Amino acid sequence: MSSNGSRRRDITVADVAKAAQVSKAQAARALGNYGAVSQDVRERVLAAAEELDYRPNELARSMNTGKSHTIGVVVGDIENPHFGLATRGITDIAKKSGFHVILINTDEETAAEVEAVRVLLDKRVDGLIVAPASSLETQHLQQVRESGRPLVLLDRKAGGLDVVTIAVDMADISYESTRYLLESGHRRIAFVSTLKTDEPYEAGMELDSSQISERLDGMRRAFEEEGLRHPADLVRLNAGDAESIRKTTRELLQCSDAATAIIASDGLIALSVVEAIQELGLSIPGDVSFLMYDDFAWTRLTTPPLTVIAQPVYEMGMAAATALIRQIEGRKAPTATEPLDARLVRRGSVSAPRAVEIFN
Amino acid sequence: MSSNGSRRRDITVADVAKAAQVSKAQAARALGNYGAVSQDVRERVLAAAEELDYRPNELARSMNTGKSHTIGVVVGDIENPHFGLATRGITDIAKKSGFHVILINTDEETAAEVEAVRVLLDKRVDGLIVAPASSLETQHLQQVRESGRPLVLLDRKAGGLDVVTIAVDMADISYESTRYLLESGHRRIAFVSTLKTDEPYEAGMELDSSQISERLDGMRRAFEEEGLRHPADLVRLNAGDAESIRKTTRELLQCSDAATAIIASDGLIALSVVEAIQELGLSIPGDVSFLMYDDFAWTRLTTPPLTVIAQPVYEMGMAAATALIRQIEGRKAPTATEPLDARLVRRGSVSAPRAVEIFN
DNA sequence: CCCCAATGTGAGTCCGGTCTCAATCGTAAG
DNA sequence: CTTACGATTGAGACCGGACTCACATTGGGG
Repeated sequence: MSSNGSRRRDITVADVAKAAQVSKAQAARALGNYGAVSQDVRERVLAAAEELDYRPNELARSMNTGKSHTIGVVVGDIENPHFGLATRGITDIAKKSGFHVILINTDEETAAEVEAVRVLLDKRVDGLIVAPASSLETQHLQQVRESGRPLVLLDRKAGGLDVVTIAVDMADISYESTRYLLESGHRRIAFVSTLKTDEPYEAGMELDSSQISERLDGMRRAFEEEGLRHPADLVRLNAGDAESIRKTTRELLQCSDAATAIIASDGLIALSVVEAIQELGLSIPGDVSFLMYDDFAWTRLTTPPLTVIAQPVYEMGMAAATALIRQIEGRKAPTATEPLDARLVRRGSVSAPRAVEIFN
Repeated sequence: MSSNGSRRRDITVADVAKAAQVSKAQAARALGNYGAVSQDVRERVLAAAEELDYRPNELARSMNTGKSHTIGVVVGDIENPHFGLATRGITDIAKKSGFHVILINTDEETAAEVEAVRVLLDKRVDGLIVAPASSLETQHLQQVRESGRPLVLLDRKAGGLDVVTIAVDMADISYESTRYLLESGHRRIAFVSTLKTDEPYEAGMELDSSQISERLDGMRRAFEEEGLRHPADLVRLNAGDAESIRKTTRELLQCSDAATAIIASDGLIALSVVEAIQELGLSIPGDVSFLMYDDFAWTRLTTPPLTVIAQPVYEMGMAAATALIRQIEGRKAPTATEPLDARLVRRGSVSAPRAVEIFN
């Protein structure tokens, strides 16, 4: 409404104070709503602020309150719907509590994660939510703890760190899912994940990701309970881009002693695996059974609809943000949250293998 | 390595200066890498900083440089893969240039957007990328301009604002797609969008979204070129949650004079529309043809694979960030970017309608 | 009618950096 | 041997708020 031209310097409390003919301290009190201010002064200051279109500088405010009302979120890839949904959960809770979110992608590279954490700490975020790329390399997370700022882990645990972690227990659901496949008659069950490792998978090898470890543990347990050996040759890590995943899928299905069921470790992998299966002219579940982690809407639209392991991703995001903000604001008491469980949603992509070999 | 306990106060330049036995100014110069510093002093300061594990306070730095190296990104919903992908494009470019991203969701509410812009301005971001919820209510965007901070619009244009806007031209691709449907024999072509309006759609009504306006304009033009009237009763706006979209779909397909083709305005809508079609026991494209905006990987996995209007979403995110950062760093010269075009990807979800009525 | 407490107020410090400016140091030119 | 000019250096202002502290004012109780 006021006919001011383009302004160069921002309006500050000092400007407002001058306009309202009071001291800077009084103007700050009236605007910041603290301390003792007379009705008269308050009105004059507020009017002046309105007139000048005063906006507080949050940077300056943060500087001497020590609170930035900003939390850092470090995820592997925001393009991955899994993180998209989790992030939505985080931002929804954050907004409700007056916090904002700085988002950084790491592409699951620990180096990028280290850098991200460092930068966020430098920016003086009030707390961090990290989906750690590695459960083993965690010195940088340890540093967050030492800095005194709250930290919550999402999706994956980190070894030896006393940190609130919001993640579903993968071992049990993996066990359950594997049992389901075993009971359907499958023995050659493949598992495809993007987890990066230096060497191909071998049984008992220590893995960077608690998630994947737990999933493999669950599978192994299910096999062993049946007196069977979990086929380590069908565990394929290091799945990269879409093309490499398709290649992996072809290998799994075209070798002698091929896989009769494939478990995809996340939605992105699932897309490429299913695509490759279709390209090979094979049918699900007639030629190969399929199971995937995460339940996205599109999994119901394929023919047949896909059997999935549904995780409460949005809720996990909310829980992580809630836990973090509680730490930021109050005492550390994490107050046991309700357990977040994954569940097997049986739709149509699993059936008995073409040639059932119960004894192998 | 150093065996320090948990530290309460952060290390500052003053601390480093004291440890290195130089003045604060010299320490700052050595650390900030500016001004003239002797080799001797530089080494002592750097050693002290290393020893104390000094980390600069970016807040303080931002305060007197005026640059926060942070950009604000305001989108409708990060959970929507469209924005997830665009955000990825933005963050990739931002990271490459040393910028970070504060992300805010608006749920396509203008009120939330106004608030988001205000907060980001208060936090002194260096620039803003906004996917405006409304192309008409743009006073808050005007304020951004007046604040002197760079602004780039994503996805949608905003009326009367002289702002760099990264969006594909929807009129042409919509025209082309509609022609395709018309040539396939369709006349009853429905369009479903989440755009909120106060009243049901009528021909010629002014819409909040430039995107949707352009799409409807393109449809209308295609119809008129054939001497036909664009059926306004089949334009369904205000599609909300999954259930309401399914309901809308049922209405479109079960009334007398039902739609023979449906165009979904985005991926989220598409999911519910296709689901509803399947629930009705109808087949695509036998009973109803289907076309959607945005090309996601899952659209190739359905039976049949879906015909889509592919937009270079990731590239748009990159272009928006590039344009913004150019404005932040250099002069305003937007240097005409290569045009970002959508294209029709014909897969299997469009065919002739069951009962072809060429003349209606 | 006086004293003390509560409220109101302004000057000035602080947060943690950047940056200006004048003083100091060195050394090569005159 | 003196002078001048560039490289170093330290003191202190400054960014824009929050907050401390000493100093008014005011009013109620004794």
